[in-house]
Amino acid sequence: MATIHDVAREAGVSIATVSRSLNGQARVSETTRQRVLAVARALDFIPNRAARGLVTGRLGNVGVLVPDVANPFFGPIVAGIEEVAQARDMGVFLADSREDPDAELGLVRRLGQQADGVVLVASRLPDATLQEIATRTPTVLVNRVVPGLPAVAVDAHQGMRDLLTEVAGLGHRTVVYLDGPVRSWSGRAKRAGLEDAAAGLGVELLVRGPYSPSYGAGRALAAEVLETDATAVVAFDDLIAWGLLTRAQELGVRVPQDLSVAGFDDALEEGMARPGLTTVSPQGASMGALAAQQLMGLLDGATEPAVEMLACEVVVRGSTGPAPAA
Amino acid sequence: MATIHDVAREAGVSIATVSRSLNGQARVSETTRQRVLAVARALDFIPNRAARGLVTGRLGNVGVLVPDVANPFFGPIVAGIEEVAQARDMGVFLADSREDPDAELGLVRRLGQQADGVVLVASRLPDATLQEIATRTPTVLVNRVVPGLPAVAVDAHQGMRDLLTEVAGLGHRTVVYLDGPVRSWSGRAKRAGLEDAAAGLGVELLVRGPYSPSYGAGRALAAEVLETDATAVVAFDDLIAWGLLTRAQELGVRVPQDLSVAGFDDALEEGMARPGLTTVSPQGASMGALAAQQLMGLLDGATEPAVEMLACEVVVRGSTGPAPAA
DNA sequence: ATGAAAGCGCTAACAC
DNA sequence: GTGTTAGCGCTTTCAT
Repeated sequence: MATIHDVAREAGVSIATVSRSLNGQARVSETTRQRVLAVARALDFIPNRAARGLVTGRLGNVGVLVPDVANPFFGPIVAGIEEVAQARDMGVFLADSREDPDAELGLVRRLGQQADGVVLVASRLPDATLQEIATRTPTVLVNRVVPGLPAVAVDAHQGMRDLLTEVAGLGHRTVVYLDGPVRSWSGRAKRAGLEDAAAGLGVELLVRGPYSPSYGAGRALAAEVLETDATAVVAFDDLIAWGLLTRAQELGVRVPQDLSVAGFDDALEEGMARPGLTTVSPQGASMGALAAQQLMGLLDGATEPAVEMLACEVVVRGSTGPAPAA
Repeated sequence: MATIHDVAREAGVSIATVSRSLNGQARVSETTRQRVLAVARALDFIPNRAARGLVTGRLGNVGVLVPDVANPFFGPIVAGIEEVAQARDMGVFLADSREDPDAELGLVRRLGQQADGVVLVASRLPDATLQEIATRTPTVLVNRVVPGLPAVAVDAHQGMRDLLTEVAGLGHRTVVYLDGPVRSWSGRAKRAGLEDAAAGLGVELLVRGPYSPSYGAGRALAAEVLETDATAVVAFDDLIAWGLLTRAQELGVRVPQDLSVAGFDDALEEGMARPGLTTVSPQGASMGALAAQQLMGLLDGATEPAVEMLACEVVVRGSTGPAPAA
């Protein structure tokens, strides 16, 4: 592993000149710079980022933490962050808390050390912990809102209100809500949205859960849900809805004739769920990109931290239909 | 951010004693250690890993690179690595090359700087590049075999041979193979396995592709495949097979009556594909865990680098059936 | 325009 | 058992 000293020796200059040539900032004669660059390339010199970080305080990385990388909802978010980071020649480190808040804290600490800032997606940590983390390393939240911290979140309250309005319009009077992780901020917003709407719509809302936001969980809870006299089911996310949907069908339930099913996130591709899953889709730009941009702003000390609430829209597909005659 | 100096001052000892107390290795009186630890906790001191790494040469991280985090095949692999790493109190950094070899090289370099070793999953980089990387940072390959480098891989050649034998046994005489990424090592093994088997079985093998290993790609290529007179389709992976399956059904094809479909990896959960997808399932322990263990061995200078080839088994489900009468 | 030198936070000899 | 000190590889004043 070539170091800056090797390059300096080989090029016949001081290490300071090598550093300057590489970083471009300061005044170095064009001739020297070219020579240094050539030597660096010849030696296949890669500056040690840890050493650099030690002095500059900048590592050139952004850390991203998600509860579950396998969840398709998070893929586009991570991709959006990566895109923004790449444009600034920064690397992205991804950590997966596997929905475990204890693990999450450790991972965030670690991430914070190797990264200049972190994007915490759907964090399950307590407000106070998050606020404390933010004092140590620049932090942007996604799908989580905590007083004082910058965030990008879907307006799940509005989304669920609209969704239930749609479902009620189809004549459903008893609806089950399959709740997600206890510590999920968006889960609370979703439930609140549903409860608010249910009151006004004359809908009886049965809340079940918490469940883990996965396809498998959806399948596992299907039997139990079918024992209620609900004619429609709304789930915390598309994965749970999808699992429930397939399992219910296997149990002989017709969707949407016997039961209407809806999810949240619009995370499934066409044809995965059949019939297509009615869901709530976040509008506009990628949450990941927005969050990353906020983070870059924080790092530059440029922008004011803000909470961006993204509107969302109900997408009606085949999994919802008129309530059965009863 | 408290440093080791703050702790030393506060505890009334030298920084060396703080370091020793924290790392546990050397002899420190129990009394001092406790006092130092208490102060450290009080100050919420977190040792700077970059600084430590600069002197020890160890960062306490392992880097993992996958072509696509969203691909369900890679989830369990990453989970296996994480488990082994966690047991050694090491962190895992995950990078996603998005199937782009150019991006991959940059990411690997970066990973290599922040990690003590890397696990490269299904790398698309040339042999020579991989060998060179391995000289710089300890490297273990997953689903890729390169002379001289440690690896864990599925015996895709055998798997595909067995799968085609199964399919031929059902009477299929013309089979399409939907190939994966050009640079995929396992893709070459799969094709070779199929071609070898086809000759002996009297099966005509039509190769199509390369395609990206995704559900969407499978859907997109369905129409084209249906124009061939093949009665069975074998895909590079389950995702392609699944996409093809759903799209073909939408186009009015009955599976398996009109067309048999099979994948590879056994990556789908029950009920996702309907009928269940016949596939090839890797046997035994997690490839991720095995790879991580090899990496730990390398780091300790303990084990000999080895190439572990994992056997796999055909899992017959509803998506394959007897060839149509013609 | 370039070099010398002082650290960034930490560990690992080496003294005592 | 504990302190002193020399760096790890790099950036960044401050001189020149």
